[in-house]
Amino acid sequence: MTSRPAMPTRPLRADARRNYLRLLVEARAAVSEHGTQASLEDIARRADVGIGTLYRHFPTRQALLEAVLRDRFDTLGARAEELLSHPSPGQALAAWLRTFIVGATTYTGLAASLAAALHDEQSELHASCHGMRAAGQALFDRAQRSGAIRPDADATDVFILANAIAWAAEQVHDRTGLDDRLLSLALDGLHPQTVHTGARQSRLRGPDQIS
Amino acid sequence: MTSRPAMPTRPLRADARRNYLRLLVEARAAVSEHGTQASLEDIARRADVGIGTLYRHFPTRQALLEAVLRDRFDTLGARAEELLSHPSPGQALAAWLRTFIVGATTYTGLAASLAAALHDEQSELHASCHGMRAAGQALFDRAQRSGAIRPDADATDVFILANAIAWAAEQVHDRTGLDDRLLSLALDGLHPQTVHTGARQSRLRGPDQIS
DNA sequence: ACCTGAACACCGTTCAAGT
DNA sequence: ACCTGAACACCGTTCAAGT
Repeated sequence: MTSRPAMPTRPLRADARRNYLRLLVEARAAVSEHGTQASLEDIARRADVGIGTLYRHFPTRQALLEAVLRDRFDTLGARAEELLSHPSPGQALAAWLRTFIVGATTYTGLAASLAAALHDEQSELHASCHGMRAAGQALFDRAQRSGAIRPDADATDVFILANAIAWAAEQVHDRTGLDDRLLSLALDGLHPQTVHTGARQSRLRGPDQIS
Repeated sequence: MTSRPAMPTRPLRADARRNYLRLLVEARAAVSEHGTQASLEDIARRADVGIGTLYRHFPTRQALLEAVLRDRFDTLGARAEELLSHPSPGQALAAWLRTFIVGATTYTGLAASLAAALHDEQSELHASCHGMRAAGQALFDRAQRSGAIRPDADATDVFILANAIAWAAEQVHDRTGLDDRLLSLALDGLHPQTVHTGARQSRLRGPDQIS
């Protein structure tokens, strides 16, 4: 997982390159201040650049977000690879999920943008977070093989649930430690216990026939 | 939990009353078609009413949503009260949470609107779903007293997690049964097991000291 | 090749005029 | 008392003109 530089693929004219970097700097500031729905016009204005220039470099909001988040995804992917050598596969996965959730909570709307990207395969964000997801999946698989995670659990489900937890934590402002508590619930649900599968079936199927 | 009629508190002039009901009908249609972000202008147009009339009756989008969702909240509250007499407290809670999640998935954006309402105490939605939440809390408390839910779990956390699961299921279109699987994870996490608390502590605390 | 910003489109919200 | 819809504000997006 080599960290890609936050630069476009092709060489640029000097002024274009300068504008690109300015836009990226201001986009980071605006997104961290106003979330992923930050005003594009505002970003262009703060970068001392016409709005058309912003669109030239970043045709969609997703493209701009991708550039802003690229480092973060790479870091998370690298972290997952590091954790592959951690002695406890279960602890390693839990630690990574926690890091993921904390990261997804830093920007307002990030969890929603991630969910949208996961769903839209054409999105730049989708491609960009693929490496991170693959690394997380490897971590999950190892934990599952080691017996720390129950065999019927699915990595993508867990990824989605972690993102949902980040979303929930973002919405409710005053409940400190909410993400930790919710992640605990999710992790405990992932722990293999014969009683779980049994309980789950009876709890879900049984009561539907009541009313 | 008596079902309140979908009508304003004070008597209205005949034309006002007719407009109110028309708006409500079209709001239901628009919300079920386009989600909670449905265009207000479109709703007014379809109700053959000026946009100002919509604002007169429903000063905010939340107020309109509240009127649309009132029945649903009341039904969910009543269902929770029914389930209080179900022989298995744990199964009863699981069934109710499942019903809640299915309901929260029917409209695009409903989970997000609920989360926003939960956070904003001034919102009309906040007041409106209070009865439902109270009934759910009673169901939760009974399950916890019976030992089906571990003692350190919090009802509001579970409510928030269920809503987050509904949100996640709404985002990802093609994963059928996602909400069921995620709810299973959450429910299994709620099951009391000494190994859980221990595992949770070590999983969350341990790996943070790695890097 | 790239930049600029006026112009267009769209939507939410308010309020003066009308019945 | 209530309704109407023009007017205002705001923002995203495009594109003809300019360098």
